[in-house]
Order: sequence, then C-alpha cells, then structure tokens
Amino acid sequence: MNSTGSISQENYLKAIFKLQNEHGIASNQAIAEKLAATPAAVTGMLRKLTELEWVEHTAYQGAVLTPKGKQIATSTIRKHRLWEVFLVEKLQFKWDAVHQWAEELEHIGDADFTERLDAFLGCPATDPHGDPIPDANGDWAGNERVILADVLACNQEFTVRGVSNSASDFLRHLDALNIQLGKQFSVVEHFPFDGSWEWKDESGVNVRVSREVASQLLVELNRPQMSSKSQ
Amino acid sequence: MNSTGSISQENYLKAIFKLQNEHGIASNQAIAEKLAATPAAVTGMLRKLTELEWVEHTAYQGAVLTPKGKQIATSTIRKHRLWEVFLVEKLQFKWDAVHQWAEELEHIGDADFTERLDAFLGCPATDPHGDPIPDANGDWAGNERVILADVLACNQEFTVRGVSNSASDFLRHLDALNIQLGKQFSVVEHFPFDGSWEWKDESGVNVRVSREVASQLLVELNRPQMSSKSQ
DNA sequence: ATAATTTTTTAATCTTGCCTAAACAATAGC
DNA sequence: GCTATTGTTTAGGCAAGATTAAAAAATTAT
Ligand SMILES: [Mn+2]
Ligand SMILES: [Mn+2]
Ligand SMILES: [Mn+2]
Ligand SMILES: [Mn+2]
Repeated sequence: MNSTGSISQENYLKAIFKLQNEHGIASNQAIAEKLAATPAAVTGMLRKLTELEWVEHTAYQGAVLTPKGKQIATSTIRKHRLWEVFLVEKLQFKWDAVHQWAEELEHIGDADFTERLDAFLGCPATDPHGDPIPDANGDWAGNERVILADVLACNQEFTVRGVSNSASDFLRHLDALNIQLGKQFSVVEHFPFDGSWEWKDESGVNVRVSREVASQLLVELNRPQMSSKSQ
Repeated sequence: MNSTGSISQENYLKAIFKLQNEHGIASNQAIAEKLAATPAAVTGMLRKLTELEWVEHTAYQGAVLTPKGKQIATSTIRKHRLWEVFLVEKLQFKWDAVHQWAEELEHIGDADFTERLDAFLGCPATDPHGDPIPDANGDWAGNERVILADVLACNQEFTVRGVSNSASDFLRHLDALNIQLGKQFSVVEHFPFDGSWEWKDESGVNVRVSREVASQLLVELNRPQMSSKSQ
C-alpha cells in the first residue's frame, strides 16, 4: 500500500498537490515555476507520473493527483514538516534555516521510520511555521487560520498562527519585529493609506506592521469578535 | 574549506578511504566490489574525482585520497555514524536496522548541521556497532579493540567493544546469543577442533560461541593479561 | 472570425552515473 | 622469454532528468 517515488517524482507530486489545493488543477507552467524547471521538463515528468498512475494528466489542461499520488504527496509533506520540527526543537536551528534541509530529509525513510520520528517529537500538530502536519493517512485538522487583512475591527484580538510565506528573509524580518507564532496582539489601528497596521502586544508594547508583512501572516481570532465596529 | 560531493562521489570517497586504510591503496576492483558497481564504472568515476583533486589515481595502479578527499570521506563517515546513534538512541531502532537509513542520511547537511547533531547526541565517541565517530577534523582516538582470535588465554576477561561485520543477520544473531556491546565475559575454553569458544558472562552464565561469530567480534582486554598460559 | 499571444508539447541535446563487451596492460607460470 | 590469466581501461549505449529551440494548441484581443 505504501510505495514511494524518486526524489524528483516526489517533488513533482508535492508541487501538484499544493497547486491542486489552490486552483483545483495544476497547470504545467505553475508546476514548472514551483520547481524552478522548464515547462518542457514538466511535460516529460507528467508523462512518467501518468504511467505510474500517480497523476491524471490531460494534454494542454493540467494535472491532478490520483489517490495513490495524493498519498505519496502528503506523506512527503508529513516528513518534511516533522523534520522541520526536529531541526528547530532538537537541533536548535532558527525557523528560517530549516526548510532547505527538510527539502532533502523529506525523501528519506519509510512509514515505520516516519512514525518513530513522529513519536519521538511528541506527535506535533504543526511545523515551526504553523503549517499543519498531516497524519499517517494524509489528513489534518481543518485550521482556523485566516489572513490578517480580513480582520478589520479595532480592538480585535488575535493570535499569530502561521505564515503564508516561509522565505528566510520574511521570517528573519518577523524575528526583527519580535513577532512569533503563538503571540497575541490586538488591533490598535489600520491605515488605509498604505495598508499598514498598528498593534499592541500583551505587555502593552505597540508595533507597526506594514501591509506586506500583515498580508503574509495567518492569524486566529481570539473571541467572538466584539461588536465595536469603529473605535 | 568545506565542500561536498554528489551522493555517488561521497560513496566512492568513503569506499576508497576504507580500502586505503586497509591496504594502503584502493584497487579498482575492490572499489567496484564495495559499491556493487562494475570496474568500468569505477574507472569513470576515478577520472572525475581526479579532476576534482579529491583522489590521485595512477592508471592500472589504484587510487589514494588527497587531503581534501579524506576530509569529505571522514565527514561523511562522521555523519553516517552520528545518524546511526540518533536512530538507535532517539528513534529506538534496533542496531541491525540503522545502516540502510544512515547510508542516505550521511549525504545531508553541512558542517554546522553536523555539529548540531553531534551536540544533540552528547558527542558520542562510537556508533551503535562500536565504530569510532571521527571528530570534526576527521580524527578519532586510536582504539584498543582487537579481534577475539588473538585472545587465547583461559580466564582472560574481555569486554565486547565492536563488530567487524555490521550485516543485519550477524547483528540479529548476536541479539539471539544475548551478546551486546559493553558486555563482559571471561574465556572458559577454546576448542581448536572447530575454533569455537565457551565464555562465562558476569552473572556466571556460560555461552558457546562459534568461530564465525567470535572472529567478527572486536574486544577489549580487561586487565594486563594474567600470565596463566595454559589452564 | 481572424490575428496575436500565451501555454504546452515535441525534438534534439546535455549531464550524471551506470552497464556490457572488447581491447589493452600487468602479472604469473613455465 | 613467451603465454595464460587477471585486472583495468576504452568504446558504445542506456536511463533519468534536465535544457533550448521550434512546432502546435489553446486562449485572448480586435
Ligand atoms: Mn518547509
Ligand atoms: Mn524535495
Ligand atoms: Mn553503518
Ligand atoms: Mn552512501
């Protein structure tokens, strides 16, 4: 029941999985972009993955995963995120430095290996960037995280739960702003002029956050939104 | 100062390193055997490694590592053995199951990664099979381990310190005999007829050990060899 | 509807690492 | 010293995964 692909094949399946979740189908071009390859390379690999019955590919249309393909993709993502937890929690890496290594580690080990790693780490629910870790069946709890831009009310309290961009420079910028996952803020003001925000953290310290930053944060609303519409 | 090769290149360097330590030079054929490749493949790779200045290869003679090549080889071996410690100590793998995964993990990570892993594991001196773990410079403490066949005196006490064969079936056989690294025995008798041994463990239990098993165990003599030459 | 643009596919090549079979060196036997 | 054997290298090829450039299909614009 559990088979596995080559490193390259697994990377394609991961990319298709993520694109499919976003757009329903994975276009040739989007896959190429995600993997930093050429569209011609994608056409070639899709032929191979279709033969393996891990994707269904309609020429000129795009690709979707078969159940088997989805299983390999989620298992790879599970390993990726578990390894990221390991690197941060056990090896004390900063959260902006783990992705590159997880990208290699994710292709190692079988189901038994993964379950041992998971148990060793205490079955974490999310990775260091707040992304959910699929269980052994490839499922994960639906998450309540929402893009900050949707939270317009003043005094709204929220907790930072994730990032929608895990690039190192963004993560280091969050470090500089002293914004960590799990930290709680309330909205002081939102400036339509440039889309920036002012927040207050739990110890009463105010923070200014640009639109660029806020739009890439995933937050959880803390209480059934107090009805104070305007300050 | 620290560069790194492809997976295949690192495997060649490891093989050459080990053969060079045993025979002074690594013959084409011995390398091929160790890597389960053909001599023709070895010739090809040696050309490449020579260009990289990681080995010196004289046609029809054999290969030796340059300092750079030795550095990559020992770093790979260091990673291999550290990962084996991780797998046994942290993920509770049996010692006969870790080599295959370490063979893949050894190619991941840079010097910083390796030092973090080492620190996390408490800077172990040996891997689960008793093999010494090179330090960050590729050096390790000379070990006092000796093949059991050289220990002929009765009543000689010794501690099992390693195996010269890490094949799964041998390791599982040791498990069956209840022989673990660090366990102490004394020689009761040696039977020249078939080369087998009788030992007594610390709690007075006697064990019979075949020549095949004894000849693949590395032991440390416990005391300045009592001069009882014959019983 | 037709033309222009974008996207995908095909075709021809490249690289890495491997193989088999044949040619070539080195060694050993006599 | 010549011959047989062993070990090494060359030659020719294959597979996976990529690339570039050109052809074909789909989409968008007029
Ligand atoms: Mn990641
Ligand atoms: Mn990957
Ligand atoms: Mn090993
Ligand atoms: Mn290896």
